[in-house]
Amino acid sequence: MALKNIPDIVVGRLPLYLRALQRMHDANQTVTSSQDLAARLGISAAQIRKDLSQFGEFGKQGTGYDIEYLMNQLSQILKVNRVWDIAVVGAGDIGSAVARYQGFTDRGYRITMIFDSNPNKIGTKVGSFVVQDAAHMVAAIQKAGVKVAMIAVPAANAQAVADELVKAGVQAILNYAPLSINVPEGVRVQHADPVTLLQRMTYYLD
Amino acid sequence: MALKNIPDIVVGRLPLYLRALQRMHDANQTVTSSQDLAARLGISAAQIRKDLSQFGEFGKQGTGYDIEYLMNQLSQILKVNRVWDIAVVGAGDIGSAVARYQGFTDRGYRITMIFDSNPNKIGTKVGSFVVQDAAHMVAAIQKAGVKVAMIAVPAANAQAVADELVKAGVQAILNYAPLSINVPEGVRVQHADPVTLLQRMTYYLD
DNA sequence: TAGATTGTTAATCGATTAACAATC
DNA sequence: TAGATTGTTAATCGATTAACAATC
Repeated sequence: MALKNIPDIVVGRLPLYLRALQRMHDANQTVTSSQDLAARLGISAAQIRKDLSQFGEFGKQGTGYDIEYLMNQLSQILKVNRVWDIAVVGAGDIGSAVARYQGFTDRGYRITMIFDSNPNKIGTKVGSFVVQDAAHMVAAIQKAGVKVAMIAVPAANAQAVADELVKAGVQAILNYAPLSINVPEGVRVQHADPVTLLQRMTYYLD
Repeated sequence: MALKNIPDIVVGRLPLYLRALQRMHDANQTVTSSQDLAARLGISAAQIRKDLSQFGEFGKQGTGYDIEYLMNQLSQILKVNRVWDIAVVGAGDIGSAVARYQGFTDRGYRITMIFDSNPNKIGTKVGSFVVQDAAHMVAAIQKAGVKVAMIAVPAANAQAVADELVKAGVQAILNYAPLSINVPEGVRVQHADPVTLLQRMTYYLD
């Protein structure tokens, strides 16, 4: 499916398109246009058309895009027409919240395990999961073949956890810890530290 | 302080520099260089120097940057040499987690209020806060002069909440709801939906 | 058909990188 | 001094936009 070399910045916009289409679908809308999407997303219509055209011809001149069809195509492209299992590391406030979060359903993901190294937390329940001992993490992830993980441990431990996840075969890491983690070529990382997003905004305030 | 028109993409990297400096400072490192930062961040040394040079001359040829000094400068530029109060809307899993999160301390932010519209939640405690009735939100935010807020409500209510926050005078919104919200010119929004970050990674997996 | 909107091209705009003189 | 690293310039690279023929 991934034909040409698509710029990562384009890949990063596809989830926004898919999300907007899902909202339109929720509202029983059946067709949309690049202009309609543009108005909702604050992205130019030309850019949306250009981005989509990298992957195929999904629209019809004069009428635009069929929402269900485009959702299906984008889901396929983003590989979320299946369900990816996720391992969560860290059963603190953030780890517990994502483990209980209902928002992954129908968007391609499902939490299946949560780990912590604190003996007081191991064995307790978080949502519907029993917190497992981080000492068994690598083996458990390997055995289950999990490829996606979230790091929600303190900054001081995050790089060590990332190293273990890589060793266990994880290929995509969402990192909530407040530092940049380094991983080998071929492993993907996205940073989700809320403070960097806040700082990016307060720059503009007085 | 904001002299020239700095590209937003540059502004967005400053928090990453500040965060890396804080980690180095934690490790008792006192000086760094653009190369040292580059290796940790996966950003080129030339770009780091160029970004910083937009705001002043912070380094010394031959030796690099004094970490404490550069931290102070970046804190000032990002306006986090003060503490911004934050209102959280939504006392579900995500809202409760951020309200309890300890990671804002010393990075320029402090949660001061949390709202929900569910009568079963109003009056209960989340961390050290009592959940307030969302019906009084606009008045409470106005009275306190809060300028920064986080949205952690279901998608269906997020735009209405954003409209209220804007009415209350909020100028920066961190949005955890899974949709793009629209705000007037002059109000900043950052999106923190974890699923869009995950989808951006699974595209590359097989 | 007439109106609307796509997919795509070429032009513009902006961001990144390489290189190096200045200098600590 | 010699070595290292900055700040900055010019060149390169890449992304966005405007425009329009094609066509539903």
